[in-house]
Amino acid sequence: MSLYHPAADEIELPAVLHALSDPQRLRIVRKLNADPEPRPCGGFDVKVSKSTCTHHFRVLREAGVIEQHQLGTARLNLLRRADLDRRFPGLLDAVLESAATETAAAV
Amino acid sequence: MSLYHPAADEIELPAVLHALSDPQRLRIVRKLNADPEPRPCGGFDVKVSKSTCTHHFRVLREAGVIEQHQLGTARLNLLRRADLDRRFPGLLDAVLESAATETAAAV
DNA sequence: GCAAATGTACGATGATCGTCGTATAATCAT
DNA sequence: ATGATTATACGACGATCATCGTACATTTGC
Repeated sequence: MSLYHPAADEIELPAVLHALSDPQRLRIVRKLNADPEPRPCGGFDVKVSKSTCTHHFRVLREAGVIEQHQLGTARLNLLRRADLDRRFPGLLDAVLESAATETAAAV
Repeated sequence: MSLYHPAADEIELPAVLHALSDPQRLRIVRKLNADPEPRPCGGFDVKVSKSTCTHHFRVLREAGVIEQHQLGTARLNLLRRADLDRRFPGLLDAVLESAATETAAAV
């Protein structure tokens, strides 16, 4: 089972925005950005079931936001920052900073 | 019938990203940005029915992306640039530039 | 007053979404 | 081998979405 990843040039803006428009997925991406080491799916404080988690990681991967690599039973997740920055310069940072200020304002 | 608009501080990131994740709505926002004059709903080259158009404008308005003001039978649409820039600095521009490069790449 | 123009309201429809539970596969440690 | 760990697959559920057509409301112009 090989994991589908869109090529860098195939990443589409609506798909990326949709992937980032879910709070759970946004939380995942923020964590992945704050701590850029490859991280298994379990290493996120997401408050949904495992199945739902799998779903969210797939949405992020198929949109081109993250990369997933199998390592034993674990699946390591990695932000595709370089690809995203090349394709949509400034977008990821703008979203991440927006998420940070929103959290700050809410707390 | 008064039109609901979220206050600037109530604009939420997931709602904005979701609003911008639809190609039709993204086209509307791009037009509104390129030509910042208030513009009735009919003044957009969107390829969907009138009812669908009404729906998209409502999604954009309720997310806080646009402002709508009734003027006779027409409803004037306006980008809430100042509010968006204050709440989520750089986000709107990043999305708009991403949309522009994506279009350029596709053509 | 009447017709045209602008846009909404109200369903309806098929698609997608986010969520879950259970069952299953694959690896690792003992 | 056994058991624990990690994560998927599959099917299901209710909710939301994008779309449409038809009917209606309001204003504008003659």
